Amino acid sequence: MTVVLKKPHKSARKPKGDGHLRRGEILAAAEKIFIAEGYAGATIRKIAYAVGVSSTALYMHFRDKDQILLEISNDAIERLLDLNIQIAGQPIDPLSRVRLMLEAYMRFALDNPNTYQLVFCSTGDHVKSDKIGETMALGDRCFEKFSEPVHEIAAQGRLRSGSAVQAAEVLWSGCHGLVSLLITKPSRGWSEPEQLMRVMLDGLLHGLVTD
Amino acid sequence: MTVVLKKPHKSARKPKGDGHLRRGEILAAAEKIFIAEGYAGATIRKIAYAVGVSSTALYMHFRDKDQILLEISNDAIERLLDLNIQIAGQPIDPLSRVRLMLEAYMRFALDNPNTYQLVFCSTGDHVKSDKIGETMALGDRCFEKFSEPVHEIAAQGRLRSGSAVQAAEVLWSGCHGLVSLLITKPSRGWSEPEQLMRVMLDGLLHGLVTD
DNA sequence: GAAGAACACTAAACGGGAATCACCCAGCCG
DNA sequence: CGGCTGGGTGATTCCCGTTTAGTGTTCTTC
Repeated sequence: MTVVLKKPHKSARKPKGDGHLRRGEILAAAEKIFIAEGYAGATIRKIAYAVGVSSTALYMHFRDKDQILLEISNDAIERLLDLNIQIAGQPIDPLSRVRLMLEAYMRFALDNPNTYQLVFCSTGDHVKSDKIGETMALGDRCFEKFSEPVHEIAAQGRLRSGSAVQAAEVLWSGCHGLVSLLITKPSRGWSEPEQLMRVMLDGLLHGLVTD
Repeated sequence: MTVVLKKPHKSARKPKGDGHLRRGEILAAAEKIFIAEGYAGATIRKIAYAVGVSSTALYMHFRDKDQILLEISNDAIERLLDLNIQIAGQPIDPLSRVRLMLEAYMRFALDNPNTYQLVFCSTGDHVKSDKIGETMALGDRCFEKFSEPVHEIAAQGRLRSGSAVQAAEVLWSGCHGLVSLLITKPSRGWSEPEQLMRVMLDGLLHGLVTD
């Protein structure tokens, strides 16, 4: 879990108009540490040390710690949204689109566990930065994109139980439950993740949607 | 979220053999604060203040903060296990037992959101206390109890896809996903929890189990 | 080329978390 | 009476995120 701290050298002061370049360096360093050590492990001081700058310097570019990590997370969520948009544009039946989106969602979670936890597994009430609003909005847009094919299915009268909104919420939360447990309890003896994903999708989709 | 701090008076020193009574007082105070304010809100200092004792005194009875909160959580999980055992003993078909257990599980989560988060939504790698092992063991026993009727269903050849273990894991994680999102994202505009629970159960059970 | 403002950046400190340490004091037992 | 021991504490340590007050460099303007 703990990664070696690199770059103990002091980073050269930026020329006068180039302070904004620091911002990118901070984000890059923070992302590495955040991915490797998670929210609690990604300390302000540790990030600053990796950049080669005092911890105070970070506050010239970000209001607080959460703004840094949420900015990183937002980038990731945007990639997820792009995936959803791309799938939404495919000329296939809505059920297949739903399945593809949920698969992409779960793979995204397993590929970005710390981002996923920060965004989808925390209450977010400890966050002072208003960046959280942006994150939530992105998450909502993902859910909206995902809801579209579910509504199409509902319009075809193929929903076994519940409304379209309820079905979308259940599909989403079911997949969320699987990946969140796989992420937070990795030591538990799980079956193969790929197979669990398949069983979850087969189960939910067959259970909620008629052929 | 924040609760008024009571009992600012200093608690009388316990007579010589009665130090163990303190332990109960600490647990009671800690439980109140933990239920009201969650893990981060249940500070050692705050608990000690509520008991009317110095924060150091807590370390006479508990190794660390986690031991206190996990002891509280363990009591709750034991109640959940009892529920499962009671349902397991009912003379009804396994499918009904599965449904009853999952319903009880989700209601438990919604009734004990902070305990649920601590036990089922956190990685637990920040926990030094070995109490976490006890908690995990209790959780495992809950899962084992829940797995029994699923195996019965599998033995009847009524599983649509996946093994009995996989089906149990998917059923559990699906329900976990629903309640964990309801708990951690209460501000999102959810459908009625009761209906979502029904749709989740209908969907998963119909999708995984044949009649 | 000197003055001065603007900017990048820092040292030191604050307050609040968990946890530890050295100690204190009351009561009981011999 | 004297000492032991169990209940309890104040001060301290080490982190954390964050703030304050300031330093030193560089660019611009006279």
